[in-house]
Amino acid sequence: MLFSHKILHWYAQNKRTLPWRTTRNPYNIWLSEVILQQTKVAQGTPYYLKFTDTFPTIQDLASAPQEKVLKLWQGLGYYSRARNLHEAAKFIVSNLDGKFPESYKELIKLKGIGDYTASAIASICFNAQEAVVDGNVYRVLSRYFGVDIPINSTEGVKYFKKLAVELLDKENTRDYNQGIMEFGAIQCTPKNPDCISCPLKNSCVALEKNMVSGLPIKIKKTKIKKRYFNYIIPIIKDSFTVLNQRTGKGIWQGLWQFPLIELAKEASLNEVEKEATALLNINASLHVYKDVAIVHKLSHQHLYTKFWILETTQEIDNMVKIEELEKYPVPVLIADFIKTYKF
DNA sequence: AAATCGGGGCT
DNA sequence: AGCCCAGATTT
Repeated sequence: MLFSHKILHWYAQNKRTLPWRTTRNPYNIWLSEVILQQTKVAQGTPYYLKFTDTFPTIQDLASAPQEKVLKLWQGLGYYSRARNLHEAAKFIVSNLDGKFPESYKELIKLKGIGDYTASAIASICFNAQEAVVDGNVYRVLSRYFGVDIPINSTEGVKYFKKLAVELLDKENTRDYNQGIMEFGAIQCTPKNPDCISCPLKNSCVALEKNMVSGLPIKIKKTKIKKRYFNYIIPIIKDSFTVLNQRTGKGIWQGLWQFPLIELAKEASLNEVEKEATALLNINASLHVYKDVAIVHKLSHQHLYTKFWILETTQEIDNMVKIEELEKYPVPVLIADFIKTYKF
């Protein structure tokens, strides 16, 4: 049997019931695909439901303030996805008369839509003959064909895309694409795949050569940097605090946070007080919230973070009511503090 | 070609 | 501690 037919057959019997599998509306499929970029189904699903509930149409999303979009995205990470999603929605409504593009060529022009997402939307919504290559596809193909080219090398990206194009089912690309991804997620898993019960076990090169656990090959990532964050938590007249929006480059663009003092290493009370006095232009007397730094781990950085409480009656720029803290989109690190600390 | 961008779950 | 996740974009 053809590889694509084996996948289609497996998919018909094993596919999960998922909220975005009941529609071919490109707006809904687009939402699901962007939410699921580098994100597991279990983590993304509640966000898909929130977004489709809050913004049923692309017009609803386009007309929302960015603040509201980011707040709904809070906790999901990779916040450029939310900003690009919002920008693309506004573009489609304003410049394309609200009509969603239907071809790979047009889809990939939109912000936040790359090769994978353009192929996914074109095939799932319109059954276009476009091959998706996500993490699942890399794993399935590298194992089944015994390919040891690194999947994140230039050669690997090209090689696996070509292979995926050759393999795809031209009659039912829609289900084939979803099928090979689902197969990777359920059957051909990264760790401890169930090869004994696999429908492809008789023709899998990696299984034959006992290479399953060693594939796919991936070039190792760069090392993690340590950063030292000191957040100043002003408590002004028992009812106000201060938030600033992160702008420019780097992490958490567009999200809000307390006044931040970043230093080269963990600092003493005196040093942080000195910096806080300069930053906020008031005479700062601090006490630390927790003596041991909280380590917030991101993909490329570990943030060693301390929160310092500053009680004062003086007014400071960018004051916000403490009761309104919950309205602002904030990083998980800040959300966890707000939840834990009793203002 | 390499670095950057989050957060969570599993081993 | 390291790896992976329905990747895209910037440097």
